[in-house]
Parts: sequence; structure tokens; C-alpha cells
Amino acid sequence: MVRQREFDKEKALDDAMELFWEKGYAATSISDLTATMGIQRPSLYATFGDKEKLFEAALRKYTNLHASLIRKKLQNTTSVKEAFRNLFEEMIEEEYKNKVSKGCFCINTIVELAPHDEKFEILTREHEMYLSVIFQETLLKGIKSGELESNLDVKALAQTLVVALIGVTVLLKSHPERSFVDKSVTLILSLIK
Amino acid sequence: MVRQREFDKEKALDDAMELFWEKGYAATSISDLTATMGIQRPSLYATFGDKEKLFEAALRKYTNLHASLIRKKLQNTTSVKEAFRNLFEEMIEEEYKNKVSKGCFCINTIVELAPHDEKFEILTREHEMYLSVIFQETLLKGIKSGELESNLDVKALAQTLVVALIGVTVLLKSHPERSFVDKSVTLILSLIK
DNA sequence: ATCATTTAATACCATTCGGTATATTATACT
DNA sequence: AGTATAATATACCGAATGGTATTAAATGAT
Repeated sequence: MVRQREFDKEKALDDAMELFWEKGYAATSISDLTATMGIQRPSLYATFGDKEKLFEAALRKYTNLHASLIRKKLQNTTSVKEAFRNLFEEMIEEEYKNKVSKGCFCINTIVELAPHDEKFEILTREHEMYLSVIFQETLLKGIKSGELESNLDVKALAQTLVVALIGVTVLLKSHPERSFVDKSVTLILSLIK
Repeated sequence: MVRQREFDKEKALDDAMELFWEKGYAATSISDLTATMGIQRPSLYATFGDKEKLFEAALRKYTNLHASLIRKKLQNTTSVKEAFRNLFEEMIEEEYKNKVSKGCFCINTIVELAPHDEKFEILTREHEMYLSVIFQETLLKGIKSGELESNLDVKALAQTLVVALIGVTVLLKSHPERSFVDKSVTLILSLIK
């Protein structure tokens, strides 16, 4: 090996992630990518393969970051109910703050690519399943601590929270009245007893 | 007027709707459209304007059909609870039946276009709001008939059902285990008391 | 200092993109 | 029957697409 790479591979991948996240797969061109990543076109192909490979790498990076972020937010407090409430509220707050709402990269990919590419169907499904496992663990902790009722159907509730999270994330992209989503989140969270 | 159009405009629009619904806006090319619609390229532009206009017309047609379909399904029974259960279950059944799951054209558009085009943000938002109104009316009927508790927060519940419908529709595109979505739908529907 | 090697940069490739100009064909009205 | 009109069909447009071949530049090892 002789000449060393001038750009930071992880930083470039981060930039690609942000762009795919915002614009989706089809609407993002290689020129868009190289401009955002600050690298030359042949460097992109040499480093990441092709457009689809780069997208997959970006999505994998996202799901890892996203899962650990969710996990962290759910650990960060003593009350499980409050933890879930904070999780939803922070997401809502975040989405109303930014001018263009990117939503969730994984959800965007479910909608755009999962039905047409089994690779992404599997990748995105496994992420959602993983989220429901994190939710289950959190709920179990709440039962053990005595905060939640012991006869709670933890699995069903965790899966419902995933469905609700997806629903809210998508709906937020159409910028509904704040009260709309607030009310439904409150009602959903009332299932955590 | 002299020579008459050889193709059926509504039929062509239907075909365009199906294609945009399945593939999204960016991934659908004019050539795809003319092939599916069975018309020539200049006929498409003469009749529908351009790609975006055609997409908008297709989406408007979809939202109208979708709203009346939902309305019809919710009217079709005596029990409101059962009506909602049927609504969700039929959608799930439908999605597992087809090889490629198209989901909901409106939801697909929220994810792909709403954040980047205010026209579609408004159009899709209004459709979701309209669905929640249909849900509200249905719930109110249930209260009047004595089936549902009179102290039910109809608005919040209707909005929650919209969120859940969106969540389930999106999640189905990743083909999760059937029990996953069944369980969460059951739990969501338990909110209708 | 030279040389092999890997990077970066420019330029280019065929193909496809959305959108039209042009020419041809078919019909309702005079 | 002839003509005006509008729909068809073919061919084409410049621009942008994803992807590379080629050249120039930079660095570690000898």
C-alpha cells in the first residue's frame, strides 16, 4: 500500500446515509452523492461498490445507530411509562423542528424498496423485529420493578408500540395538526398499564 | 371535434394509478407508463399534462376510491367493533395474498413525496384527516346504538385507529410474521370499548 | 532517487430520462 | 367529396442517468 485515502470513509458513509435518508434511493443520483460526500465518482465506486451497495451500507449504519439510540433512550429513566412517553414525544418534537422531515430511514426503505427487493425486505423487517425486542425487554423491566401489571401481554404490547411508532413517524411527514398525533400517542400509551 | 380518442381515459388513468401505486413516482418512467397504459407518449402528454400531473390525477382517483371503500366497509355491518376488526383483517389478508405488496398509494406518497412537495403534503394529509372523520362517524354511531361506551373519546380513538392503520400497512410491506400484526391489531382494537 | 502501487481527477461511455416536433391517419361537419 | 380538426405514431431532442477508462499525482519500500 502506498498512497493513503484522503477522505474519511465513515464520514463519507455518514453523508451518504443522510442523503439517502432524506431523498430515498431512486431520487438520489450518483452526482448528488459525490457532491454531498465530497469525493470523486471513481472513489465512490472503488470504496463502496455501486449505488445499491452504498445504499445498503448506509442503511445498515442507520439501523445500528437507530437501535442503540432507542435502547439508550429507554434506559435513561426509572419509569418505563415515562420512558416510552419521552421516546414518542422527542420524536414528535424533532420532526416538527426540522423544515423537511426525513422520518425514519428504515421505514422509508420499507415503503420504497422492501416490496421490490427481498434483501431490503429482510433487512428492514429484522430491524423492526429488533425494536420490538428492545420494547419487550423494557416492558419486562417495568413488570419486575412493580411499575407495570404482571399479567400484561408484553409481546403483544411491544409489537403494538412498534406499529404505533411506525404510524406516527409516517403520519408526521404529512405535517398533521400537533394535537392529532399527541392525542393518539396518549391513547396508545394508555395501553401500558 | 372530429377524430375521437381511441383509448378510454379513465381506464388509462386506472392503469397509471396501479403502476405509480406499485412502483412510486421516481421509479416509474414515462416508458413504463405508456407501455402499461397502452397509449402513445404524445397521447399521455396531451391527455394528462406531464408526469407529475398524471401522478396527481392518479393519486386523487386513488384517495377517492379508497375513502369510499373504507366508508363502505365500515357501514357493512351492525357491530362497529366487528366492522373495524373486519377492516383491518381484510387488509392484512389482502396484503398476504399478493406476491408484491403495494400497500396504500397515499401512504407511499406521504413517505416519498410529502416532505419534498407541499402539494402532496396537503393532499395526503387531507386524506388521512378524512379517514379519521369517517372513523369518528362510525364510532359515534356505535355510541348512539349503545354498543360503545358513551364516555369514549371518539376523536382521539379515531385518530389512533388511523395511526394504527398506517403502521400496520407499512409494516406489512416487510412481510413480518402474521402473528406479529394480528396481535397488535387485536390490542389496538381493544381500545374500542 | 526510483519505482511500484494506489489514490484522485478528468473525461468519457452507452443508455435512459422527461418531454416534443413532425408527419400521418381517421372522423364529423359543410 | 372535401376540408378542418384532432388523435395517432414515429422519430427525435438535450439533459441526466449509472458506471468506467484513462491519466495524473502522491507515497511507502527498495
